[in-house]
Amino acid sequence: MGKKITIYDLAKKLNVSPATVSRSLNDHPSISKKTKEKIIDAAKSLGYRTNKFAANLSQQKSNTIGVIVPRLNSNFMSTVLAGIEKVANDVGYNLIISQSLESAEKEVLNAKTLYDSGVDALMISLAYGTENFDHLTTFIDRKIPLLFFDRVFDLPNCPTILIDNEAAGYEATEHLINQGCTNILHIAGGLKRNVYCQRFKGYKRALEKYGITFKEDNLVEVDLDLSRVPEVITHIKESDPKIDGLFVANDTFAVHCIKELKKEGYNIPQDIKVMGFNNDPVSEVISPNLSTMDYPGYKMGVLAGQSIIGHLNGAINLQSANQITLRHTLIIRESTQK
Amino acid sequence: MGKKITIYDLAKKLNVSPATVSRSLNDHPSISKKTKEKIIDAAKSLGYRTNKFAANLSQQKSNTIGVIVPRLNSNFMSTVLAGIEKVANDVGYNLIISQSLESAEKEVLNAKTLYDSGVDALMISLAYGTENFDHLTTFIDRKIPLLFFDRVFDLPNCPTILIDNEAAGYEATEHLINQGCTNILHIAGGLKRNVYCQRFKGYKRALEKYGITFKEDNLVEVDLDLSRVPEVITHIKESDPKIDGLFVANDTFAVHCIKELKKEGYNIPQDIKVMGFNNDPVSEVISPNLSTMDYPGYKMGVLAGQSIIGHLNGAINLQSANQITLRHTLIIRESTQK
DNA sequence: CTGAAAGCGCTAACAA
DNA sequence: TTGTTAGCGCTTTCAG
Repeated sequence: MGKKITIYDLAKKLNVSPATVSRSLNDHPSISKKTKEKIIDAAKSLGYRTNKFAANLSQQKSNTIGVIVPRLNSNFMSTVLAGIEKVANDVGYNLIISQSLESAEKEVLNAKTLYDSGVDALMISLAYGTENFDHLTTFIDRKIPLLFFDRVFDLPNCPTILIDNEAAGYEATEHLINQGCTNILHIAGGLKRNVYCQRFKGYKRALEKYGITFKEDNLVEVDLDLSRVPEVITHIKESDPKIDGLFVANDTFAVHCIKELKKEGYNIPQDIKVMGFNNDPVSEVISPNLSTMDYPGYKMGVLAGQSIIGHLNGAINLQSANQITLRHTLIIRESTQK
Repeated sequence: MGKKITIYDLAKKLNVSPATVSRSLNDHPSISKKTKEKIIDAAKSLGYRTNKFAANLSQQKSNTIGVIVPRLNSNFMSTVLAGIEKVANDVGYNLIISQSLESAEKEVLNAKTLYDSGVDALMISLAYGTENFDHLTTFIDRKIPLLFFDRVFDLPNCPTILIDNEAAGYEATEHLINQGCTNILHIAGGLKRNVYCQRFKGYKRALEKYGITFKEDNLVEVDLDLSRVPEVITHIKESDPKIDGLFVANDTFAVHCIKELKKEGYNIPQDIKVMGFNNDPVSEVISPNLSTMDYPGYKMGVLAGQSIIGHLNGAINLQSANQITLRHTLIIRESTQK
């Protein structure tokens, strides 16, 4: 069933030119309603499908947006992606998604591939280790819109979309302090990335504000892989004076810290109060429920998608919407109760 | 910075024909090592990047694989996708990912778009409601490899990759019975889909095997959206005789049932033993830890990817590997302990 | 081993 | 309103 049928076939069959067919199919205004209908009907009944390769080649655009994320299988990222996919799909854009797996090298490769694939725009959330941005400036040089979300970097004319991680870090820490914590350990992800670096800054600012001196020992920078939980636990057990508050840069890691701490005989929140970050579903499942910072992933995806698509359509003025900051919300649950 | 440079530019610069350039770049055997090197060097230094649109048009293939999943933001699916992405990326294939959001209509649209995008192959996990498969037979008709994973359907010559849901359902139920349950409620997803239908069949077979008669009342078919938890709880509270075992078709839903049941004063596992399905991370976080069925998502993705890519390369004989069944593993935790 | 030239299917500038 | 035609950049057959 089904040879591939082209606009030439249609043209021949209907005794019109290929151009007329093309124009009709693209709803070009200068074609009479009559012929347009005739052609569209014929196209439908013959099962015509436009060949995107040819259209892309001719137009030099692909209706495709590239996305690079650190990993697909995290609740936050897949939620963001769901948002992006939703808006992209609604307006007829395809998404090519690839993951850097937190490797700067793979990120470079991914970017190259997407560039070669002719994506009309690129959205990226950076890997832990990325320090060089040549793989991204390529896009800028070629005027391909580039947008950062969540794990961002300031590159000229590139919109970013994120939350105010510094403020959120501050609020989280302040909350712990208000609950009576005086010796708060902060578990951060890679400090090269804004999200972790800013949360840490917020943490420090809160300490200062409340007259608590920051100790280097109270900062642990890990890659937040769960295999690193034990060393954190050890760190806590060996801390002197005792740690009485824990501010972890993501919920998954926080939850597993709680599990281990409980095994070690700690009472949460009596002995140690714990704050997470992300409002991941697990935060509501752990007992005690984890206090956390709500982080609107889906919305972030939707806005990122709208922003880039708006830009592609020339609708949004890039300058004017160069940074979107989403609202975060402190969510107080059992794990930090006095 | 950077005009787009083509093989013609290279050809001119080096006084060879475009054909020679093309062949060199593709490492065609019939080109002398010398000229090949010369050309490749020049290409590199001039920053040549092949235009995929043109290559695709000329070759009628895209090096792109389409994927349709019910939703991106589920732990299981994003894990599968991570596996697919890994292998696809390793061999230079791009992934275009779209989500049906459990809607048969959107699935049809997605399939059309992917078809039009010229994907070389399609991998799909079906939406709840899909009953008609015309949108997929299109692919088969055009000899575009089609592979089902997890939520599969038997279409001629389409490989499927899944676990033995019937056996897994049986084992889960048998375990509950062995733990003393005699009145087990089964919460199933849409029974149109093999995964839920087969688990249910396994459940029934286990009951029969142990001489327990199945009651229609003990089957609840829901879409497993968490908003449906309350009605399940109500169902449990109103059941007579009392429900003493709960077999839920996925962990997320199971976990939230446990949370609610605890609120209602039930002791888990004393009053009701609960089995989940998936081995989702939350299953280890809930207290009591949830017994579940391990379900190798990442591996499923990897194998699915390898299978389809092997097929695209003509390496794997499709007939011979028409169905891959992965091993599942019963994981016994606290929620079902006697 | 290399070149000439004909597509691949669609778009768009220019003509009519 | 419609047609002609020249690309878009790469691949590939056929000649040399």
